[in-house]
Amino acid sequence: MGTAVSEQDVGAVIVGIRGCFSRLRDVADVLHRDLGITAAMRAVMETVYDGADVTVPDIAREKRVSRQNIQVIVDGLIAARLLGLAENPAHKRSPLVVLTKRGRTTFREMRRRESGLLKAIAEELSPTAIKATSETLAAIQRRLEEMETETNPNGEDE
Amino acid sequence: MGTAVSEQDVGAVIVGIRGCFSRLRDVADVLHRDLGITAAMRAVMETVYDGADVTVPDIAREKRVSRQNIQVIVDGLIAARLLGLAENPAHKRSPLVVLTKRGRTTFREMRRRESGLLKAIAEELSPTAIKATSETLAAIQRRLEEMETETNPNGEDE
DNA sequence: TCTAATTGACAATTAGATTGTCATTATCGC
DNA sequence: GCGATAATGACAATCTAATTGTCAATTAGA
Repeated sequence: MGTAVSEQDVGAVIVGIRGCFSRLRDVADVLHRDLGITAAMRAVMETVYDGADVTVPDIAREKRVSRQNIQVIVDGLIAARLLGLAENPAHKRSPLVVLTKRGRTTFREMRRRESGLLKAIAEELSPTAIKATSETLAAIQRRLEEMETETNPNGEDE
Repeated sequence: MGTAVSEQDVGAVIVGIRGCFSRLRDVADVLHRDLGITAAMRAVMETVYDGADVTVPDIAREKRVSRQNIQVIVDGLIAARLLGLAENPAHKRSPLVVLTKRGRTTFREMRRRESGLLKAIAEELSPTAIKATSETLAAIQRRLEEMETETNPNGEDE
């Protein structure tokens, strides 16, 4: 009948997601080790680099983690002179998090290295397969998000 | 030009992997919350359930984490009466880790719940896309593993 | 305006994982 | 079979990433 996708096939995708994630974590770790940047730091820097006018709570909301967690990471990055704070015209108490010159340079270097990694992965893969994969993953993610909101419509804590 | 896969397309796959992984973690967490099983516990139970005659160091090697880490998790699962130890004919000091009756029941219940989740995800996805995705993810994982061994051929610590 | 939500600062705790050490036990080369 | 080497269990300390909780200050909204 219409939806003839077996549960096992989806299971194989889940296994693939988990496996890729863990390998990706390991490879990225090695890739940036000499820069002294952890995955958590990189994720925060990415949000600041790509976003505009973000505060600590903004980053936390975007990544759906506690603002206290992000605060600690941001504090560390400020101590490392990779991030700085700028006055927030929209909020006196909550400064904007910005990349320092050094932070921007470092982040671009990370992106440059990752780009090499991506090119290496892309070799021997067909564009069609890559396209199908990213679309399917997006669909799965959407589905999982729906399930989460079905369970907990307001995203409230209990 | 044979390999016309853009770096950006691969980037979208990476983003999808990360996003799915994190959502999957959250959903699975809710799914098994009442059983008191964490992701780490579940992973160990899975290795014991699927594998045969495994010891603590075996599990650690399979999952590529330290044996001390697995030891702590196994200790917890033994305390929860989900795992037990059996004499190892092949090694007097290193007992086999086995599921208790209760552990088997619990793990099957987890699989049963996950099966519902997989079915829900499979709806509205074409079998072709699912198949292509699991194959592509497997290829990406293989590629990442090659990169790791290229960097560190013997898997040695430094 | 007055109340409710947000924020920063600080503290304590947790899960999951690491590294290091030491004595004991296996394994393998000779 | 013996002796060096590797693997194992047990215990400890440490680390990262994240959580929850609290409190005062500030901001936003009805």
